[in-house]
Amino acid sequence: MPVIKTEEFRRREVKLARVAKAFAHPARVMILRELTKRNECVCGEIVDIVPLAQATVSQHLRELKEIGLIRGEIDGPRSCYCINPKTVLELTEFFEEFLAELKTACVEKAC
Amino acid sequence: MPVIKTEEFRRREVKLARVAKAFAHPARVMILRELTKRNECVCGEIVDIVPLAQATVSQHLRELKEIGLIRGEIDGPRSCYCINPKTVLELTEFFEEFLAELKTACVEKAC
DNA sequence: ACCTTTTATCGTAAAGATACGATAAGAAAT
DNA sequence: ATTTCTTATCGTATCTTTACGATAAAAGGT
Repeated sequence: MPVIKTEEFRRREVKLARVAKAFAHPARVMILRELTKRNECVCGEIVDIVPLAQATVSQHLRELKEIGLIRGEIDGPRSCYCINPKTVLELTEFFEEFLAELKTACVEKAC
Repeated sequence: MPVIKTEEFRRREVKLARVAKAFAHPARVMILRELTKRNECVCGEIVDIVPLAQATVSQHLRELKEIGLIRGEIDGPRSCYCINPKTVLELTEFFEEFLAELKTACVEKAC
């Protein structure tokens, strides 16, 4: 019998996937962890830490910036990146909700 | 000055990225959510729900299986997929730890 | 004005992910 | 045994990601 599929994915699933993707590379995880460790904005030290070429690091920084997890002021020769606390809180909480749902469902039933 | 970069990413970062990747597609999020909703193992209904071709769904199922989030018994003509509670708990908690770290760091400092 | 330093962007190569049709394979039903 | 149903796998096209070198751009120091 021809089952009616969902024509599209739901907004929530698409958003969850987009957030997950931001975390889906070691370099981006590293950058996020490094930026949260420091109080002030870090100017360029990230490139020195991440084991990748400068251009590649810049690319990853852009991706994190695009989703809003970090902010970057292009301040002349050196730019200034820092965590964007507002978005980090919003997105992590959003994702944690999803993880919590998975978890509680798993605790309840033994499949 | 020539800064010594980390030669490689750390294990934790690689693992975090791998887990995130599992969640980084709407189809996989949908599958996980669908499987946690049900008590029993679901045989094939997933293909009817996810808005993608059967072959593609099968591919996503394999990925989720590879990382251990779901289990699949190839039971003759119909296979039986279900959540793997043990791994789900382990990986979600692992990931939640990372998210919690980000969060607390953001709450503490106003960057 | 010129050099240096820092970082973004461009161009591009290579790898990986995604998607689907076609086909195989396995079991049950007839 | 043949047909039917279900799902995995193969082959393949296309898109995306990742990575890096080269270059541009922007500001400060000399």
